[in-house]
Amino acid sequence: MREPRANPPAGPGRFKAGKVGEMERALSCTVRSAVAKACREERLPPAAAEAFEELGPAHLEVPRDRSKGDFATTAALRLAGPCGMPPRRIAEELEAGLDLSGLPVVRTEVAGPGFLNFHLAPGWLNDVVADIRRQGSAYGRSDLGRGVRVQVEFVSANPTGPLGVVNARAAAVGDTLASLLEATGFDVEREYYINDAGSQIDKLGRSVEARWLELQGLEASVPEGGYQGEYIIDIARAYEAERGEWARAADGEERVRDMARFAVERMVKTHREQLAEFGVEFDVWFSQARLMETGAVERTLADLEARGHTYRKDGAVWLRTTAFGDDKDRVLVKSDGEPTYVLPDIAYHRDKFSRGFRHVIDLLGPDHHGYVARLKAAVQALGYPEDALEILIVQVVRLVEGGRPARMSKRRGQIVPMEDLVEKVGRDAARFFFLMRSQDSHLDFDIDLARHRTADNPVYYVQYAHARISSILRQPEAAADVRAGAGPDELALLLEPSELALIRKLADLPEEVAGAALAREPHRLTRYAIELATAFHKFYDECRVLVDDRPLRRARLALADATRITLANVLALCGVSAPERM
RNA sequence: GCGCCUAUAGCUCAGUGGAUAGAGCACCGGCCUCCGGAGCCGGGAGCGCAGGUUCGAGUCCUGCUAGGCGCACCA
Repeated sequence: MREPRANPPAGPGRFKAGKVGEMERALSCTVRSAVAKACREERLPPAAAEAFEELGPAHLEVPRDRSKGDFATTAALRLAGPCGMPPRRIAEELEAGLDLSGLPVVRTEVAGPGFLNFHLAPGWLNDVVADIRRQGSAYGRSDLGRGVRVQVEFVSANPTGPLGVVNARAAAVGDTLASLLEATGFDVEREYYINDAGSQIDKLGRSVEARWLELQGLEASVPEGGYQGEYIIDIARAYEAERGEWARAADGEERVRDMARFAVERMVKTHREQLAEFGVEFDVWFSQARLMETGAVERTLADLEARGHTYRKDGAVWLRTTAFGDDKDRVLVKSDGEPTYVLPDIAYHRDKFSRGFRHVIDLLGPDHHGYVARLKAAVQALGYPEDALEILIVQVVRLVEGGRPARMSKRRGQIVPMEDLVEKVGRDAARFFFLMRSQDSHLDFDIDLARHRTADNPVYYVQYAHARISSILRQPEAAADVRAGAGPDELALLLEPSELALIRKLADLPEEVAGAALAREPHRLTRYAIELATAFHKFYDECRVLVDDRPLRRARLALADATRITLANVLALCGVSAPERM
């Protein structure tokens, strides 16, 4: 038996998840038989069967223009080369040999350069409405991940200052990516790495000390490269209240260490609270300082040396990262005997894999992309496969307000605090907007739009659809029929174009979830949510739900309810609320 | 100088090698005897440039141009 892959392929080469995927599988089988048959009957050369096998499921697709059919195969186009025949000829041969028994196919046709299109009976998907209502909050999940353990590490902001908007973006993206992977059947842990060791922490301690001395009325200034923000003064004040007496009697260096420890604790606590407020909870908060206490750095260095990937030059210890694709070798231990920042990070990743994760995903900020090659090289030097570590870059956020880039805080320091943004636009809008763009592209965050409580704001547009459905389901005359549900005969009554389009959209959820998870593209979810809401609004506009005709009313109520469930599930993955009233 | 990312509609962005390249915003014009009008319908224009691979390229490869970011025995 083949081992489940830690990161199955995202693109063609696999069947889709859900009901649509089942139909793809069935049609693919049919096409395959048709190829085999044509070969047996020598209407196609033997090479065709072989070439077809290499294609895998990729030959089946859903035409962009649905009027062309519900599915299409490009097999004939792809076999044209190997067969040495015109594609349309091949398509005709395949069509002639199709065995469609047991399939809801009403028509096939050869079209364009050699597509073979399948038109299905209009109601072929209607029973997903009942499926969705049965599955409830589980609808959309699949088991492609087979329980493989995956870690997603994200945010991991330095505990030396407040969280910025990029951290907020990373929080939204990382959390939703983790949720997507869970929904696709992976065993996921969310981890936050606390950089609570090293020279930055020392600087933090010295910055607090300077402010604290100033509070005593003494002459002092924040050291070169120290932290200037006003929050340092807040920390110094809090420190004075709790530890002031001790500090005045303490030795200078010991005091700096104590202040650093105090500041880190306080900072991390604030970060944790803000993230929780934002709907993001981590399974593990991993301390660099504690890792280093265990001797992990030394063991990692010894491991790398034992594996023969290090050498000495100019009094320093180097790691031969160029052997694994980096553009230059990296220093692990400086000539003064101190480790560089890389070594603890390598030790950290070694620790991750030693905890049993088959696949590790890091979300890094835009300033770290130069760092990807060396980290991936180091992981390989430790003997792990090249794709065991996956690094995604979360790009910068530019806030736009009043049509121009905004500066939201008068606080000193460059970053705009996450707090201010969330306070301004709300958690739902912030999370949704962060998910509207691919994480590796720069994001213009339109604050005015995010605050609109109207349809031009996508998050309200989607939430409104949910509230509107909830309102219908609340109607007194609906109650009994919502409970009764709709059987196959009733669901078969759903044949209006807007009903069929809505059902088709509902049926796409499992594949949207799996696709977004495997491609690491959480932004697809928001797009899907908007499309689903659009399909619903269109249905609502064209079809009255609470009609007198009882069977039809039951069917439409079931459809509305299935839409409500699907919207709620998508929004849950996004970390956005699904209100019943607005 | 080297490396990474980006280049699609006026703006912000989607677009898994397939048929006539999509959405939102902005702009203009329609639709409320009815389940929430926070809704629906209609209206324009576009793949930076030049080659290449392919039956087929916005998508893959090379070069160029223009933006963004990164290049330490700093973290």
